[in-house]
Parts: sequence; structure tokens; C-alpha cells
Amino acid sequence: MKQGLGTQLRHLIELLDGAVDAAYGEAGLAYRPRYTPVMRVLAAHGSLTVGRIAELAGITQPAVTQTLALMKADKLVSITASDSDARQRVVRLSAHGVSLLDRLRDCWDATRQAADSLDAELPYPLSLCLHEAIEALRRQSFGDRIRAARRGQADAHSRPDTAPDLAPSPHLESE
Amino acid sequence: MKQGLGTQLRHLIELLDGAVDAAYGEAGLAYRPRYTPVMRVLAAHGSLTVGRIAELAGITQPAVTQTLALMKADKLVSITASDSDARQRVVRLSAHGVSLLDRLRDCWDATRQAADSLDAELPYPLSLCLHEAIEALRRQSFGDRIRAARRGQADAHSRPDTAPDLAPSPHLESE
DNA sequence: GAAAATTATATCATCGCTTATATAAGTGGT
DNA sequence: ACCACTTATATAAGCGATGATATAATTTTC
Repeated sequence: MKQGLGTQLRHLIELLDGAVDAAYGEAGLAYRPRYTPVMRVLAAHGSLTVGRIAELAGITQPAVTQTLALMKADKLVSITASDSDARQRVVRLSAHGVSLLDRLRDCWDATRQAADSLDAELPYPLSLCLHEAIEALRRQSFGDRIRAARRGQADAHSRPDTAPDLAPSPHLESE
Repeated sequence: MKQGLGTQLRHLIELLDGAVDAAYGEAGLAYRPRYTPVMRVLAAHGSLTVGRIAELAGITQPAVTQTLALMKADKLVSITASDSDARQRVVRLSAHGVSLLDRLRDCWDATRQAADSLDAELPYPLSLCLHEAIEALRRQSFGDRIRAARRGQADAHSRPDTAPDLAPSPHLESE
């Protein structure tokens, strides 16, 4: 039962994302979790290009392109060519997309409360923990950490030059 | 920049899994992170059926079937038909698979140390946090929590019958 | 003013895993 | 012996994202 970090992470995602997805279904909305970041920035900014959405939502441009294709199929956005620059496509919420916003906000609210109730049961809040882990990895990547450990293995007996002195501890493993 | 829980989880997975995958590459191994749970149980038990691997490794049977197909292509396992039950396939490590185990253990060790070094920088250990979150969701699923919150929305003014009284707090959102 | 470099978007393959479904191969009842 | 049911494994499609690459359109450089 001792799973790897990655496996645990994936499991958790499935638990959360599945429930959120189901919640939209129960609310009778043709809507997917992945729409939310895009929906949010469009609601806030009115009209944006694909690249700008990617920037503001903090996801990659291909992810936005794909999400927009789905959202368009669900009639949530209208996409027009820019007349100042023919490479750009200008995206905005459709009337239907706008009309959905209210019910959506209720869903988001319920989801946030659910996340709060989860955090309340934990000795340490999950979202904070994740944020801090990501920050720590920004300072030193996991790859660097692995290489450092490996260097420690190599000259375990010879030269503790770049001494890693990592505290050992149980139950971690990243796959 | 305020991402959802799911987005953060995915980001973290990418950071970890990518590094682990790269590490195998650097070590010159034809090996993927997803092999590890299967490799582990095979190393521990010698010879197992597909379903039993799934049980012991804590993943679904299709995941095992697919992983085995890849592992077989990399010559890590041998798969034979059971003679007691023709539905079953009996899997065991190939000679090459066994010979890989030593180098693999070095990799796993380095990865574990990397995970430890990460945890050491955190106010609260990541793996523990994940474990506790999963446990909490086993007690009450995220879907239930969302529904409870929604019920609270509905009769916010009428009957606080199934009173949810959830403490509000910032920065959570699950997609 | 034509070639080269940059920018915006789209497309494809991949990741590890899931659910839903299909195909075989056993088991039990009559 | 036959039909229904369960079990073991396989296959297909999907999730949300990524990196690598392709195709345009625009700007820069000489």
C-alpha cells in the first residue's frame, strides 16, 4: 500500500477532478473543469487573444487552443479574427457563456467550501503544502536533487566534497 | 497566479515525474517511471498474475496490462500462459529485468533522497499531507462535500437543518 | 524590396492513468 | 450437454496537461 509520491498525487487529482466534473453534471451544465481558468480570465477581461489567455490563466498556449475548441463546441465563446493582425484570434464569452456565469459561480463557491472543509480536517492545509512544494522545487529542481543524491552515492567513500548530507527518512518515492 | 488545487497537483506531478524520467535516461536505462510499482512487486513476489500485480501495486488492471506490454517490449519481463487456468497470464522478471534491479535500486534511492531533501525544506512533509488528504476523502468524498456545500447555498435562509457551518477561507479551488 | 527572423496559433504525439466495454475461459445449475 | 453467470485479461477512448513542431502572418535587416 506504500505508494509513490506521483501515484498519490495522481490519485488525489482523480478524486478531486472527478467530483468537480460530476458536480457540473449534477447542476445540469455542459461544462468541464478545464474551462474554468479560461472562463475566469474571459469574465474578467472581456475579450482576449489566445496567447493572452494562456499568460493570464497560467497554462500553455496549446492547452488554451484545445480548451477553446471544446468551449466553442459547447457554445460558450465566440472567436473572431483580429483585423489589426490576421494571426491573432479574438475570443470573448458568448451570450450563453455570460448567462452561465451566475450558476457557475455557485459551483465554484461550493467547490471552494468543499476544499475548505477538507483543509479543516487536515493537520496542515493541502493547498498550502502544494504551494510550498512547488516553491521549493523552483529554488532547486527535483532533477538537481536527484543528481545531488547520485553524486553522494558515487563518492560515498572517497571525497565528501560537495557534501550532500541529506537526512534519511522513510516512505517517500516519486513514481 | 492563484491556481486551483487540481492545477497545482498536475504541475507538481509534472515537475517530479519529468525529473524522475530524465534521471533514468541519464543513468542510461530503458526504463519508465510507470514500471516501478510493477517492478517492485515482481521483485518481491517472483511470479504473479496480471490481476494480482494490480492488487499489490494498487493500480487498475488495465494500467498493469498496458505497463506490461511496454515492459515486455523493453525485455524486462517474461509472460507465459498459466496451465491451471488459461485465462491467466503469469508474469516474472526476465534475466535482464533482474540484472537491472541493482542499478534501479540506486535510482530509487537517489529519488527517495531527493524527496527527503524536498520534505526537509517544507514546514510539513508533502507525502504525509497527501496521505492525510486521501484518507480524509475516503471518510467523506469530495463529491459529498460539494453537495453538502450546495445544500447550504440552497436553504441559506430557510432551515439550517443539515447545518453545514463550514469555515470560509481563501485560496482554494479545485480545477 | 527580398530574405531572414520573430510572433501567433494550431496540430501531433506522449504521459500515466482512468472508466467503460469486449473477448475469452472458467463455474454452476438444470 | 446447455445456458447463465462470474472471472481474467485486453482494448478503446478519454482526462488535462505537456513539448516539439508546423503553418501562417508580421516585423526586422540589409
